[in-house]
Amino acid sequence: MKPSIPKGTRDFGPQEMLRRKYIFNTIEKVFQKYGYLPLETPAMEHLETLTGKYGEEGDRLIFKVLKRGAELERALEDRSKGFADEALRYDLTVPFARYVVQHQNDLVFPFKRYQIQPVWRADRPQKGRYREFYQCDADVIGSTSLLSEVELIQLFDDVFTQLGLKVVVKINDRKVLSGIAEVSGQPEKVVDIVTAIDKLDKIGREKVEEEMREKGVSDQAIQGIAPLFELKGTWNEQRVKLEQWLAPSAIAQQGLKDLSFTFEAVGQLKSAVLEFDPTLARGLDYYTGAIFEVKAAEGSLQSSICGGGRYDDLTGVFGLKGMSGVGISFGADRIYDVLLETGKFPAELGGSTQLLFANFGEAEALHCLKLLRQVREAGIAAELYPDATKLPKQFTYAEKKGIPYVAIVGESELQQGVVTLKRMGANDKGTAMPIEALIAQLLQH
RNA sequence: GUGGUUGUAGCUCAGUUGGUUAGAGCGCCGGAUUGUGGUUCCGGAGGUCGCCGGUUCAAGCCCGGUCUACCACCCCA
Repeated sequence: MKPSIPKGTRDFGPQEMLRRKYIFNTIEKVFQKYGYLPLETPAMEHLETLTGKYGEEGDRLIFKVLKRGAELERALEDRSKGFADEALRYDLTVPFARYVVQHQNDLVFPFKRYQIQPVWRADRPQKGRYREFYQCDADVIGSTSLLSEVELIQLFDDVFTQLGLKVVVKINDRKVLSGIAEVSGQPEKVVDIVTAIDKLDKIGREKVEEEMREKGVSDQAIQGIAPLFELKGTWNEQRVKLEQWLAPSAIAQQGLKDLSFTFEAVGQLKSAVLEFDPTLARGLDYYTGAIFEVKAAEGSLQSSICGGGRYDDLTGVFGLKGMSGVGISFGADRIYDVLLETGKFPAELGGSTQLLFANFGEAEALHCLKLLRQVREAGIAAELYPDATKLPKQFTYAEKKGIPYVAIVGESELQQGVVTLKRMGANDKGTAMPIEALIAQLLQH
């Protein structure tokens, strides 16, 4: 049979893994620096834990796991209860909420956790869109303070500064969006109105209005939303107009106040530009306050590389009320694509061998084994070529693996108790020296 | 989930209106060079033309299905 892997999944080769680990390590270090603690949850959750949390569209994309054995036989006879009982996790936020409720008595609130694990979606794959991909989440739950929003924005900035990537952090507040629906006269149509205006920059004003009409939003309400399309400029400029327009809505005023606080408190950022975007909506049903989205300001990838937002009652469905939380999620796979395209990965990523001992035969190899130990104890990544093949082949091996130094220990070196050190790429035959000198030289790099 | 494009050597791609034994470049392996790779020269291996079926005297080429990657919706990291 022909070897292959499921649609939308990928293997990650050594070169790719070094780069992926660089991203994960960078993000993880920043998470820890901001006081978040690690958490892992199972790949599978009960199906009912996940269904109904991501909206109608989201439910369709959940990867369901078939019942097994006798359970499956029963399900085939009585179809009323469905064929699946478990499901692969769709994101890290809902499993986190489940965890918080389940372990509420053991946790210290506000609880700050980070989680770096794969998630699965039964989506149709495209570029930058996979069925299995990694999310790197940080959430704080058990506090309504806007300081958390501020901290998370600064965390975005910190990570992308370390990765050397310029980004735009877009922010909006669901309360403002609710206010817009309220003022338009059809508050019950929030979701339809919001998902339509989310597409504004993509399809334009006319199509947005058309979509709202199709969803049953009245012409009068659509007219009421018109001021939204006129908004432009900085946050402070837009705020003034929004305050006037949305004056009748108490909830919108609260949203605007929260945004003002956040903008003010965030202060100067290094790599990110914080931008208010009144058309930013995001699909997930559970967001209630601030919502975030990050896009790369460099490269050609137009889709978002991070998302996030505040959810007031995610734990409610699991039986724990009044637990507000806010979180963000880094899309590692998309960040990878952007860094690769823009050439932002460091040229040398640790983990690869620094020194290769060429193999000249059994006696020499056994001697090299001792030298290897010394070199490794000094903290230098080194290896011995396993076969006594001819030198050109061993050199080619070093070149392909990107090993910068080759140690040559043949008959004459063995007798003199030295090692010939050759730098790859250098146009010479190398220099003979004692092993101690070799170690000292390599440690300088 | 809807509609569309694609698939030929490890990689990038040629392949005429359907016509004998499917090609090139790069890479790989061997030799020139048994202690010095990256240059050069010489030689070699490697293909069920994505898979299954159909039309035809004859299919890499036409038709149907299927899988994959990709594109547009939908949605999203």
